[in-house]
Amino acid sequence: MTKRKVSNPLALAVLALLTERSMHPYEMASTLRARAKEESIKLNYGSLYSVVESLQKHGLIEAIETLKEGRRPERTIYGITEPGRTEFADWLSELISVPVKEYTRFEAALSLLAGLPPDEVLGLLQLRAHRLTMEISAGESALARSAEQGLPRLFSIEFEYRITQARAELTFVEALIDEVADGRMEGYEFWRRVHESGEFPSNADIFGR
Amino acid sequence: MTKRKVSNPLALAVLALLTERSMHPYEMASTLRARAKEESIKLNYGSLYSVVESLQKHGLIEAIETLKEGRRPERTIYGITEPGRTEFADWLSELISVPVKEYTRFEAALSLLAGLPPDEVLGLLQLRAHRLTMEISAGESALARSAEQGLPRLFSIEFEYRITQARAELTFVEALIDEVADGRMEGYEFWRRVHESGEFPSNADIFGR
DNA sequence: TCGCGAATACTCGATCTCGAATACCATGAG
DNA sequence: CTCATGGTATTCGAGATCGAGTATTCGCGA
Repeated sequence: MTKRKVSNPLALAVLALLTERSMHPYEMASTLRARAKEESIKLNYGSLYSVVESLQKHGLIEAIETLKEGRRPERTIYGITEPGRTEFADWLSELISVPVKEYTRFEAALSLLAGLPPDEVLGLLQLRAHRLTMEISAGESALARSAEQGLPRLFSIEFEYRITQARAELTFVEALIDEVADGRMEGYEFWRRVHESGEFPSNADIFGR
Repeated sequence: MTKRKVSNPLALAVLALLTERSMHPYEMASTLRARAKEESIKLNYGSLYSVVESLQKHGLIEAIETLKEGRRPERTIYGITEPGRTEFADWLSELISVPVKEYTRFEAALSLLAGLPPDEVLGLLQLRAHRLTMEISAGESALARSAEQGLPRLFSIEFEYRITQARAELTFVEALIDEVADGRMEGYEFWRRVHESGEFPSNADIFGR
C-alpha cells in the first residue's frame, strides 16, 4: 500500500464536510469550529487553503462555482468527487483500524529524563500531575455541558477518548512520582551520582549507554 | 514566554547527547539508535542535519573540529555551549511539567466517526483492538527483554509510558465496541438512518451539526 | 449617521520536514 | 582477486506547514 497523496488530517475533515454538502474553504473552517472539531484536528488557514488546492489537484474534490458578491474576495465553492468519496472512506477506515505510532512530546521528554537531576524531575512531574488533573476536570465539565445541550455522544466521543488518555497519563505520572520520591526507581543511584558529581562517567557503565 | 528558536524534539536529543560528549551528526544518529531512542523521538537524516545547523546558528552548539580521514566526506564534530546547556534544561523542564495538547490520528478519526456506517465502524474498531493487543504484548516483551539484559528502568521508562497509553486506548476501544455493537451508543439511530437513506438530512437536526 | 470592532475570505513567503539518492570504504565469501 | 553487502556520512530539493498580514463588509451603539 502506497502513501496517500494528501496526508494532512485536515484534508480528511474537508472530505467529510464535502460529503455533507458543497462549501467554500472559509465555511469549512467555521463549520469545523462550530462543531468543535478544531479541538481534535489542527486547523489553520494556511494549511486549509493549501490542502484544498492539493485535494483539487488530485481530483478528490472539484470547484463547483466561483461567486463574487459585491467587492468581497471571491469564494470558490468545492464539491466532493467520486474518487474523493472513496478516498475518504478508505482513509478513515485505515485511521480507525490500524494503530500508528505517534511521537508525543512527553514521550520524548521521558526518554531523556536522566538529563535532569532526580529532585528537579520530581518537582516537574508534580507540576504536570497538577495540571493534568485540572485539564481532566475541565474536559469533563465541557463534556457534561455539551451533553446537557443535547449533543449525542456519537459527536463528542473524541473528547471522551482524550479524557481517557489523560487519566491514564495521570496514573502513570503519579506512580512515577512515587518511585522517584522514595528512590525506588531502578537506576536512581547512578542518576543522582551523575548529577552530583557534575558530569558523566567517561564511558558509562550502564548497559546500552 | 516566546517560542523556542529550534522546536524539533530531535534538537532536544542532540543537546542531550552533546551534554555527555562532543560528537558528529552521524554518531548522534547511531547513538540514538543504539539506545532505542528513535522509538520515542522521530529521527531521520534530513531533519538531523538541518536541526544541527539550526542549533549552531543559534549558538546552542558549536563546531569543535572538522576531520577529514582519507577521501571520506568530512565529519564535523559539535560540542554544546553554555546557552545550549541552559536551553536543554529549560526545554526539557517545560516538556515534563506542562502537558500539551497533541493531535493524534485516532482522535481525528473518532471526531469523524459518523462518516462511516456503524456496522463498518464496528469491524474496524475490532481490528484496531486486535492490533493494539498485539502491540501491547510486543511492547511488554521488548521491555522484559531489555530488563533481563540489565538496562535500568530509568532508561526505558518511555516504553512503559507508551504501553500504559496503549492499554488505556484498548480499554476505551473495547467499551466503544460494546456500545456500537448493541446500539446503545447515543445517536445510533440517526447514524444508521443517515447511511441507510444514502444521504444527509438537508439541514441536520442534531444539535451543533 | 458615524465610527469601530467583529466577521469574512484569503494570501504569502519563510521555515521545516522528509527520505531518497549519492558516494565512499571495509569486509569477507566464492 | 573481485564482487556484493553493509556501514559511514551527508546532500538536496520538493513539498508541507505555519500564522501573521491584508482587505473588505457588516452590525450596532452613541
